[in-house]
Amino acid sequence: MSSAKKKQPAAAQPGLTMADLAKLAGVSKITVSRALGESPLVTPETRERIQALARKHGYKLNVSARNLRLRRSHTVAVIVEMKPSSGRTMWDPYPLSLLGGISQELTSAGYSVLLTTRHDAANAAVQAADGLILLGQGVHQDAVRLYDRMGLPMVVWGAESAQDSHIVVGSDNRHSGVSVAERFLSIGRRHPVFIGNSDHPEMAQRLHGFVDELAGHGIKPLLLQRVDWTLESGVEAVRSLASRKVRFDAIFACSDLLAMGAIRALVELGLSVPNDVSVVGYDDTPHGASFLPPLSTVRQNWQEGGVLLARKVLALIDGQPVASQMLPTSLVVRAT
Amino acid sequence: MSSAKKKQPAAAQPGLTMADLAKLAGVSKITVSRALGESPLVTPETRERIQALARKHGYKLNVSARNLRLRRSHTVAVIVEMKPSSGRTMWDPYPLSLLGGISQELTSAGYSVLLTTRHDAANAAVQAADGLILLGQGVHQDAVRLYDRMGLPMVVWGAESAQDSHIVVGSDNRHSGVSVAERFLSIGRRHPVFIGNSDHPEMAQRLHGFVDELAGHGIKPLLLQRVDWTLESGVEAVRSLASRKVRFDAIFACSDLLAMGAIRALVELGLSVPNDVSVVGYDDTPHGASFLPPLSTVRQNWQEGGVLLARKVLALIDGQPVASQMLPTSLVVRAT
DNA sequence: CGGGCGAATGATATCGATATCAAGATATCG
DNA sequence: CGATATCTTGATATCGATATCATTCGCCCG
Repeated sequence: MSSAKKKQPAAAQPGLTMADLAKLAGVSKITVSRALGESPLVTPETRERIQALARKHGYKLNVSARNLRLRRSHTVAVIVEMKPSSGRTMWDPYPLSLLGGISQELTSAGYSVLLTTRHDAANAAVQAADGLILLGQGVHQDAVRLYDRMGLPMVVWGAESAQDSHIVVGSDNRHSGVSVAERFLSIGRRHPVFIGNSDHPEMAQRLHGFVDELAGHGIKPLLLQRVDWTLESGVEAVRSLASRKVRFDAIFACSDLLAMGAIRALVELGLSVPNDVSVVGYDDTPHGASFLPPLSTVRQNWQEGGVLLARKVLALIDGQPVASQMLPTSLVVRAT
Repeated sequence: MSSAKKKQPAAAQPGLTMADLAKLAGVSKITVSRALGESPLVTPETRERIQALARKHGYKLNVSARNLRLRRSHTVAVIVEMKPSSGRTMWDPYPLSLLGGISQELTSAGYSVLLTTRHDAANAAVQAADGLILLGQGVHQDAVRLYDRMGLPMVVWGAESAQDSHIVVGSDNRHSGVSVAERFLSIGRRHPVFIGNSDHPEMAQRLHGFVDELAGHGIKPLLLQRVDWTLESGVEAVRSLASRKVRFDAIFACSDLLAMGAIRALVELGLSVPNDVSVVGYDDTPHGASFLPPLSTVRQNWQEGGVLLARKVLALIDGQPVASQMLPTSLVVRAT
């Protein structure tokens, strides 16, 4: 019987250690450590000499050893809620831009980005992280509490909520709603509709801003609750409006897809966009920009959001005081 | 003058060590290690007893310590080429699905996913990784060689190429081209056009399959070189065809956006899709599915690709023989 | 001139796990 | 019964870095 031998994992190259460098430089390990760590305890000359030596020999710090000694992992875990059940959310574009910003900022601070999905978050490596960043559409409170229990510095992307205490970074959804309302008012719209899902924290904020601003002008918008944010869902939303003979002249949709669906349905109904009905979407997707007519929408700055998320965790890890922060959004007015 | 004191980073909770567990269980550390590591060297009873104890006290393995001793990091670095210059590629949907598959597979194998962008890849943590996964549209050879020089087990997502030796996982782009050609032939098209970029390795493969299959039937398609894969680019492509009075009855576009742009331009020109011209896109994006008319396209299985990438690196790390592999794609025939 | 002070460097212990080799306990066999 | 093989467990060294305390040296000043 031939045995299915499990081959040994390839051991990493030995590589130079600080002890080796020390021997080469004729100093002790600890001096090498200090020289490479920019410690003021060594003279500039020896520091230079040792750093040059390290460069020359291609010395590489052993991260595990340092982390062990310092009792920190220099790692921030990013937990992405991917909802494998509904594959569609995987296509949502924003996490990548967020990740880009996060990665950029953490790496340049000497930290590593440990990527996990929610399901894997019990992982030993995650628990050893120095901090946590939580991404995901409308992360619910119970999920947040779950991670919170790990006792790690944590920052969450999403909507700020009064009753819980964790740090939140997100777009200023409330202000987005206000902006869209202002826009509708400025072009004389009197019967606006909001299409979205008020159970989704971020969308709820948009709704609040929208409603509040309109209320100041004695207008009460219609809320059209939608579970899906697909194009089809937008089509259905407008059809339902039409079948109920609702009077409306403006639509604020919570995603570009919803907005494009709405416009399609409007056109089918023989209505003109934007003459009869104004439509504003959300997210400024490339499809929206290329849509006919080019879609007006609200743009969020994902990249900057990622950077900010990273900065906040780092500050928390450093023991500095940190506050939640909402990023400004911008209303992109195109043809709808 | 008030000093801007830098606060100490919060040291991690002490937590239980194996030594503590050993004391609790009345055995030695090494026995604890063996018990938790499922070693056959301890009796099942003591193993059970110690594992129960560990669970009860919430013991957590110190990953740094283990990695230091084992001289491995139990980490695979994923390098994403994000091209921060052209922000648009950040919107590309596929990396997230790939990442999902990778994360799932690596995590369940006890590995961590270290996410970096190309710019950060010189990072110490990356160099300490046990393996490398390279993602990015049309990663060029020089980039690959750069990472290859790190001497780590490496797997690349993309198109297989004869002259270089690294392991590749990707979609079977060549076969995609063949499938689309077959489809066009089966519906009697005789003047097909290919819109894409032959400098892009994956698209080049599609082109080859497309050309070869058509050649078998005495047909030579027209190649329309495009640098951008945007909707506008698709529009322009078709306009240029029209202005040159080229005769064509089928279009294979290398992205859904290109395809949708092409269709828009065709409609403007008064041509009917699919009666006058058939169009097939690539990637099966949700927008394509909701497009009017619903777009025919080629679907890739990103998630599975991610899983496969992960499995291959793990096998390489394990010293097992590994071969490149191309995943089948499927032609989704809708209304175009 | 010598005590004291500060700057630069070093010796040693330590972080928490595992490999190695040794040793005690038990089983097997001539 | 004694010797050898086998099973289970333990003592110690080790991975590579840094914290702590000690030491050396030169310098200043009474």
